[in-house]
Amino acid sequence: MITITRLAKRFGLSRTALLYYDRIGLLSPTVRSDAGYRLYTDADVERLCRICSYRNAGLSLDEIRQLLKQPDAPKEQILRNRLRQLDHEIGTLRIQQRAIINILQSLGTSESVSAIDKEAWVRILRVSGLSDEDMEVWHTQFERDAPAAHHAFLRWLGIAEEEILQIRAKSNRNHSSATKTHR
Amino acid sequence: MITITRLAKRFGLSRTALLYYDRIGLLSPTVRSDAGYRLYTDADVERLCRICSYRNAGLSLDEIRQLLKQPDAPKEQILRNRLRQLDHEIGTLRIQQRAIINILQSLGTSESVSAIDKEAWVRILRVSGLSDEDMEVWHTQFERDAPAAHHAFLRWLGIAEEEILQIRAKSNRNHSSATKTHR
DNA sequence: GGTACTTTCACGTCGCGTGAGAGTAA
DNA sequence: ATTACTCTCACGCGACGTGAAAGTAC
Repeated sequence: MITITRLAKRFGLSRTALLYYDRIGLLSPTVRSDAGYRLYTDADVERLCRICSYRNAGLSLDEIRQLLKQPDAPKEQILRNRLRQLDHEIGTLRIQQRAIINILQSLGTSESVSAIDKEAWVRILRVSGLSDEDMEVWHTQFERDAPAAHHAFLRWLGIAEEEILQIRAKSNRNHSSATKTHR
Repeated sequence: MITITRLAKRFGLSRTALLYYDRIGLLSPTVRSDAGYRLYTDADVERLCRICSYRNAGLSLDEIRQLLKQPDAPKEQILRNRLRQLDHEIGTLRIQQRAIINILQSLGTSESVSAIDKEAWVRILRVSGLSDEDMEVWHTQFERDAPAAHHAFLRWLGIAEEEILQIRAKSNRNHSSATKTHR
């Protein structure tokens, strides 16, 4: 049995957020005091716990409600959807970064912008001691271990979608031929 | 002289967006027809052009208004602010990705999730032929060439903020000592 | 006369924040 | 009596979308 502000503080939320969760029926305290004060039980606290973990994943309150309603049916589906959505959002923000950098450069800016692109990245790897062939190995390994992350990383470097697909296709060819020769 | 829907289509916007821009005084057509139809002149079109380029950078309509009002005073400031803000937003989304992956894994998911973390990254670099020392060089060079990107990348790997700062501090020490010995 | 435009107005979205006015707990 | 809580209700944000009711262009 805990009052609203205390609960909010415990979870690093605001009181009004909890009021809102009650209003939309996401988390309504099971008990009210005589004066009408919200009193959250242990079960409510636990529910909030799960709500927070989903909020940390950036899910909407509506999606969270669905996840808590169902026993465990399409959880994975929803989470994977959000994962793809996040990939897309990050890509959008990266594009925005490039847009700003373009504007700044066309503005003839004084200081350098220090955003990394393909050339800068290759230079860093080369200084670290990688040859062109090593970099192919790097791509191949990256593609094998974490294809989605590989894609996201290349997009992060500002490489066009088309070229990304080419690079990944090549990495996959390297990989399959490598496994073939091993057999 | 172009009507609203035509202009919207030309720029890939919605008619209501342009109505909204008029309402908030961001882009008001200079001419109205006898019947009160909005008629956008060439100057209006050009203004919309700049608005779009700033929108592509993810700036708020309020910031865009400021950028268009001033001759060219604090443009760079605003753009650099947005750049830092974007870094932060991307970091937040990456954290959300990690959160989802954690949930999926605790859920005992079937297929692998293929998100990259510190260990996976180190493994890839090692397979490509980098020693521990080479990786230090890599950090140092990354920090020198693109400190902000270095930070963003480490966050992308899901490394805690504290450790990131340690790594970067070390890289900076390496860098300064390297330049010292060169003199 | 049909239909494809246009106008203004008001209300909905999402996740809360911000008061206002009134009651309650320690 | 003071102070620190609590309640409900209503309105605000940002960037539009979605009708509704009425007028206009072709």
